[in-house]
Amino acid sequence: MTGRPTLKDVAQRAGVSVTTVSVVLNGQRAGVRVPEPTRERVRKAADALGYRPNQMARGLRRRTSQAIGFISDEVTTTPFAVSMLAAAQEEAARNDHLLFVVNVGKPARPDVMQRAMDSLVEHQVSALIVARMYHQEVEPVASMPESTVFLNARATSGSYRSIVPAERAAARAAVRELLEHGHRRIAFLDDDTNTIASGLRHQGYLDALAEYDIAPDPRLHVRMPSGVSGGVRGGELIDLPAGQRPTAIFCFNDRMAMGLYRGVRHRGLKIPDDLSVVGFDDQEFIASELDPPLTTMRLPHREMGRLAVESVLGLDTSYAGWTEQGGGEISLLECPIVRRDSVASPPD
Amino acid sequence: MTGRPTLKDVAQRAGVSVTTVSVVLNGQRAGVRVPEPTRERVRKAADALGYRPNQMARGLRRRTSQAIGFISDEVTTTPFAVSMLAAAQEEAARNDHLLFVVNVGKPARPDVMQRAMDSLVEHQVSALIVARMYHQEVEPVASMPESTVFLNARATSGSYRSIVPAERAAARAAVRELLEHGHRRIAFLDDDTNTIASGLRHQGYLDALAEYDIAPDPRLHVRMPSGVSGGVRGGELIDLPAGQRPTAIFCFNDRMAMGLYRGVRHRGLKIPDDLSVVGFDDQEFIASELDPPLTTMRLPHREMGRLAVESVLGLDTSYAGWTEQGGGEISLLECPIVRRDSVASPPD
DNA sequence: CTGAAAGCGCTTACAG
DNA sequence: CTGAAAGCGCTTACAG
Repeated sequence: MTGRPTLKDVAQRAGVSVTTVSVVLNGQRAGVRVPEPTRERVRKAADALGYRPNQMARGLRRRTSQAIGFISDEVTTTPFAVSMLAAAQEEAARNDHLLFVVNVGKPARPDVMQRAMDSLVEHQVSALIVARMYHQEVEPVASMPESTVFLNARATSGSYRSIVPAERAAARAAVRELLEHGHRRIAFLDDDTNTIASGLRHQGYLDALAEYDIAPDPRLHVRMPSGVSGGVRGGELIDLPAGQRPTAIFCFNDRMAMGLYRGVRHRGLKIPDDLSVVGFDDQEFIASELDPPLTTMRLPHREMGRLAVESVLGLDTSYAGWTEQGGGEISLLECPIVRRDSVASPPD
Repeated sequence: MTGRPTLKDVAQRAGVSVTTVSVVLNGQRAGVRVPEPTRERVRKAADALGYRPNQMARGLRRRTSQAIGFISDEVTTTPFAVSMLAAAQEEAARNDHLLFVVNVGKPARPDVMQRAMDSLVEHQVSALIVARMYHQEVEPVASMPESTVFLNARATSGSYRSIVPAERAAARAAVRELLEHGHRRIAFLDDDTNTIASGLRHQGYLDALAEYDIAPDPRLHVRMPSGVSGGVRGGELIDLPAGQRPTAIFCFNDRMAMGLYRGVRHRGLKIPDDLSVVGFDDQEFIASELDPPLTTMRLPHREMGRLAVESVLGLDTSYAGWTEQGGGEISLLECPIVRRDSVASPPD
């Protein structure tokens, strides 16, 4: 009577054994049939008592918790990627699982990762997801379960599954969008760190150019810090002499595009009339709110989060596509283009 | 040998009983002393085996999990508030707890809330935090534990604790900042829904005016949708005839300020020379990135998240200040002003 | 100082 | 069709 009611309390009230209660409450069990009247009695008793199974007891016995561990580097500095978390949680809930989330800080120190993992393992999580807010490589820590999935991250060793955006294809599509509008001098305002995303997007940029037989002009590939101020400085691209000046700029991300808008405005030019711009991320509160609204590539955070859970739960049906890579498998998720008003034909 | 090592395995290897292992591994127990050599032997065995306690078994026995449930409405649509979650998780980790997070969608339906709570309770969480991404009132669901804390939300009944930003005081400070710069015609560009934040910030606005003996001019209080486009429309305030036009505008949030900047620019005016602006939220990637950077009131999300965990864990030392309210208690956290470059003296 | 035993709340062969 | 019993991996009086 002190705490919450247990199976035994329900059994007593229904006048049956705990075995029967357990069987009834857990649905049919192979070969075991309980007649409807008994079932009814049990259900009534459970309801009356407000019985809720103790998942720790159940988990102990079944040797599995209905919980998934979600380790991420940092949830706060890059708010737009949290939809991975939200989607993962929703998918977990849909499958009667709960999500333990733990942040390990940025950059993630291996010992902190290790501790987080140990703690999760002690709590008997049935699966682990290791997420990063920015696409990057991560070194698996010792004794990480085989079933662990890396989200928005690629495992550098082991035979794990990794889920990442199809950066290269997306960058190619972004630049192709510009090409199709008639642009031929297209700059890439790149991030100045050697992130995996930067390399891949640059590749995609080159791919698209090659497709149109355009020789890349090194002056049109500039690297700046990936924030608004870097974007403002990217405005210098416009100061190039007439024939060399780009008519369109593909930005590494939306924040740089936001800065670039400023640089363009300060020079008295207009987007998209004088210059077309394509961003990357479709960052909330930014891309759609710029003036004019920014055409950009959407990072499929929700799809990625959902796929991670489907994968660790052995469900993955929604976005098939795993390909071998290193010892493991990788899934590249498409980044759809979001067309808004920052792209037009080049001025003549 | 199949699964992970248990206490029994450690006991065997160390040549002692499980009782001894348990006592050693859990630190001193009152009245029980194990001689150092034995302790040493046990620790060695545990290390060698890579023993990790099974928290489900421990929890079952101790009748407490080391887990806290964090229920929030939506984590994705309002990315800036996720630092509440991050801070809560960090504080939980600091106290050897894990955080279960579950989203219940927005607006949160009572039945979904109920299910989330049930699931968390089944998992034997030792405490519950109910968070909202925007400050609002929430109806506790039936049988919610007494110790539940409402975060960025006020419980409408019961004797719960609620943690919210000190909106009114913050709005007052925001307007006072303008007053101190010499402004006397100050508008409030308000949200057009009847949220609790809107009401409170309006109060604070009136408080500050009253402090300077300024009669509020109803034409200077306008309500618009709380996004960028609402902010743009707020620019109409500037179209008021000369003597009635405000020299400064206090915005309900940073996104409206972002829109207002646009409205001001389109009219060929400059901030802060022609108009001073103060925002609210200190939203990441917005406030500091506007041109000029926006002076605004910072919502203390991290402090709130941390306090919530401290409170449910019975620790709260860091931000004392609970006051009675209704049947429960409330803690109002200060929103510090973040001075940037959008405030100057009024033009003459 | 150390261990045998009971018990946390379940599930699951197994027997009747 | 139904129940007694064992056991999941711990902790904690209690006895020796």
